[in-house]
Amino acid sequence: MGTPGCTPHSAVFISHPHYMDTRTDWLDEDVKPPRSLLGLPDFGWSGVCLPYCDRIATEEDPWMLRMTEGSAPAALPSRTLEPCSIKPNQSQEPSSGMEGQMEERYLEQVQTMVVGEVLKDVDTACKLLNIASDPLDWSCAHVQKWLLWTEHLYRLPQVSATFQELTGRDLCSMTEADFRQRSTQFGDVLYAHLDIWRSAAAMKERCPPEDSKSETDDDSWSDVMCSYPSQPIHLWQFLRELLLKPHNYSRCIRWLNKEKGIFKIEDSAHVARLWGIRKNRPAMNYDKLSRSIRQYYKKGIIRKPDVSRRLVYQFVHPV
DNA sequence: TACAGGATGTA
DNA sequence: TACATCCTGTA
Repeated sequence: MGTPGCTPHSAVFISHPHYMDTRTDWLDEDVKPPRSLLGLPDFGWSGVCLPYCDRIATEEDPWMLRMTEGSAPAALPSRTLEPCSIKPNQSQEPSSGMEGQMEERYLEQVQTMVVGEVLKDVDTACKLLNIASDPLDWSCAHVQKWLLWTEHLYRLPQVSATFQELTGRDLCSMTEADFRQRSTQFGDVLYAHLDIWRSAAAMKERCPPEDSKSETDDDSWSDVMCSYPSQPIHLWQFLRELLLKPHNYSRCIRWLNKEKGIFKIEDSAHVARLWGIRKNRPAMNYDKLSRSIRQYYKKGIIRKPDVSRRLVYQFVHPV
C-alpha cells in the first residue's frame, strides 16, 4: 500500500457508486468538472482506478489498473502513449505469451499516463489555490481553501463549515468514518479526494518529475506562477493560468485567438468563483471580477477587442 | 446580464 | 499598488 490509510475503499474511480448515484449530472452537464481532476484522463473509459491501491483487473472491472509500490513507473509522467495496435479487450482468446506481454506493456503505459495526469492536475490546483501539494503541510486556511475547491469541483453543498479549525495534518489523521461523521452525505467524497492528493504527494516524493517545465503548456507563463509561489497573484496572471490549462478550464474560459491574446469567458460565474477561491474572497462574483479587468484598460494590460463582444477580452501583449 | 467607470476602503 | 466593493447609468 502506497500511503498510510489508503484502503481498498478509498480509491476513487469513475464507477464509484457514490459518484454514479449522486453526481451523474456531470455526465450531461456542460460544465462538468474535469475528469482529469478525478484522476481520469479524458479517454471516455469507464473504470480507471487511481493509484496506490492494490486493485487488480477483474472480470467485472477489466479496466481497473493495478498500481503497486513495485510497479511505480520510474520516469513520470509520460504524456503520450506509444503506438500499440493491441488493445486488451481485443483479446478474445486466452492470451499467448507475446500477447500477454504486449497487454502488460499497454497497461503500464496507460497506468503511467493516468498517474501523470493526476500529478499534473494536483499541481495545477496547487498553483491556483496557492497551497502546498502535500496535505500534511496545510494550515487551517489551506484546508478551507482546499475544501472550497473540492466543493466547487464536485458541486457539493457547503461542507467546509464542518471541517473548521483543522490543519492538513489533522485531516490526514482522520479516517473515512471521521469524514462521514462530519458530513454524512459527502464525507466519502472528501475523503476520497483527499486520498488523491495524498497519493499524488507521496508519488511526487518518490518520483520527482525530472523536468517540470516540460509538462506545461507554456513555459514562460508557468514560470511566472512557479517562480513566485508566495507572491500574490494578479488577476491577469490567474486568467492566463486558466487559459493555459484548456484541458481543465476550457469550459469556463478559452482562447478565441491565442496569437492575438483574445479570449472568451464562457462561464462568468465559474471563473469568478475560481478567482474568489484563489483570493479567499467567497463573495467574489463576475461583476467585481469584471470591474478588476476593466481597471486593466488604463494600465494597458487587457482591453476589449476591436470588435467588442460580450465576455470577450484581449491581452494587450499576447504571449 | 454585460459593460463602463467613479468613489471609497483595504492590505 | 492592486484589487474588492458598491454604486449609477447604459445597452
